[in-house]
Amino acid sequence: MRTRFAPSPTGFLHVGGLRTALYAYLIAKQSKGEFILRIEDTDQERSVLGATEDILRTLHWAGIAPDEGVMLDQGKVSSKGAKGPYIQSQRLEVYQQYAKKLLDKGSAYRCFCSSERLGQMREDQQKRKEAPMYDRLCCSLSEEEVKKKVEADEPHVLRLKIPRSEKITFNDDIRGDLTFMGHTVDDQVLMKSDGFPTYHLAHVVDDHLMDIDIVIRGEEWLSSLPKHLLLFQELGFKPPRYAHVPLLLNADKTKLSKRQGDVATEEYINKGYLPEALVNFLALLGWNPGNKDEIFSMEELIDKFDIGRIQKSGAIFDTEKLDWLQGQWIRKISSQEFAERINPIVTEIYKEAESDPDFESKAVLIQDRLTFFNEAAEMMSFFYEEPKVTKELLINDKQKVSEEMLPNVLDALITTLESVDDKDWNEDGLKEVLFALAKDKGWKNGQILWPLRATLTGLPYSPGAFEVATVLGKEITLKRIRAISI
RNA sequence: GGCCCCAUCGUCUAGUGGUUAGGACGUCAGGUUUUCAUCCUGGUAACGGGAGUUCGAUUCUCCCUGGGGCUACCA
Repeated sequence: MRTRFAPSPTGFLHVGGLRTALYAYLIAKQSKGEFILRIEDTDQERSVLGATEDILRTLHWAGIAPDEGVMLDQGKVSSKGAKGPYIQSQRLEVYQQYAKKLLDKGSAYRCFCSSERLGQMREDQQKRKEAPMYDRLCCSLSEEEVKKKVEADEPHVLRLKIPRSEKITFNDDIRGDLTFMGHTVDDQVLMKSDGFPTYHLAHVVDDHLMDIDIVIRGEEWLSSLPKHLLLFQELGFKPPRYAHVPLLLNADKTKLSKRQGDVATEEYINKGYLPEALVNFLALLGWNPGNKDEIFSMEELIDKFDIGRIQKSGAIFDTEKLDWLQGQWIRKISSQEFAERINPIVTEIYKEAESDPDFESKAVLIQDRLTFFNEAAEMMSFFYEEPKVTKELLINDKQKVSEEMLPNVLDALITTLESVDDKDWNEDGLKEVLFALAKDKGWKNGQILWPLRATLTGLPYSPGAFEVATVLGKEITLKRIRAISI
């Protein structure tokens, strides 16, 4: 199966676009086919320099690599494949050729109407509560008149002549049978006066020439489908299969947009989301495997994805579950890899972390408690700087740690910990002596463990006292307890 | 306004004529012999409305309502 993703280089990759690309990629990979990337830059005004690189880079981040078409080669935009060029602005003569064919066989006609007239016409139609549609004024131009205008170089566009009496039916892979009446479809512009094709012509020509089997695109294209179908018919092409995926929505159920949250994939990358988490999340927004499974790697998605299980209705882009998935994926990372990944982040603030031989054992303590890598430095602060311990932190009502008892507890901790052999300085060994201490003194475990943990970390929340003391070692542990003066 | 699409917990969803309407996220409660996080257990919470078909509708049909998309020489 050959599928494609065809973004316009007008800015960053929208998360909805990423999802569409993902679905197309999964279908191609699943069938051992090709995933093609094409750039649709037929709107010169909206094209943004560098946007193609950004989109490609983001796709790469997500683990989606095109097999054919436009791709990144050592950071530079290049392309590969026998059906190129894959950038529409480089295919102008191809579109012109097919446009001429349509014109010659009468499926399209030239329109010389000015945008002013068109605007006025639509306004009038609106007033009359009619559907704004081209009134076919230029259809009644005689061949002679058209010829004269063309020779005079009058700017004009090419419009598709929709057979008004035709009933267009089609089967969408997601939506099932669809029917449109010809008279409700406007005579779409195919070629603009600047010589560029519109999306409609370019889509049909390219997807045919590039042998695309199934077009996966957003639902916003559904109402343009009859135009495309007609175009395939008039051009004598076999139409591809179509799958119009539901839209991603804002919390108020409108089409997902800026203003109401982050829609650029880069925002999520910058926030620190793992590609695995975002891909997993996006895959599940509008698709499900039909069982209870929720965690999917790209490979598993390729294996399990099923176009028949794509949802028909739009899905609100609610990132609560994304955060949960992020946590799931963070915890799946091996402790070694986790340490390697957060080391540069921690090193930025605590230089000594870079060459710390115990870094991994420290990192392990926070792996289960963070959601984003950039939280690491703060969470590991007490390993690299002396904690600032306040009396308020040490005293804890819930743990029944009172100001009065604190000196006794700290003294007892010092005496007890001093007596621990180096070989017993580990979690189990410490547990044994400290629980015994509590029992001996008639204290609750929390009454000695809370002050100990707070003393060592200076934080209200942190890894546990035993873990921290073990990693810190006897010397530093005792030093920190002794430093407390109440 | 016109055309098209859609409709199950707050959110993502399972369900295809007979179910105590299931799961996940969130949230709430409890537990994991110290905190937070993790993890575990439990609770909370939904078929938009009306006809019809049927012995029986969340499920099929129609209407309504609601929501959305499109309605450019943008994609």
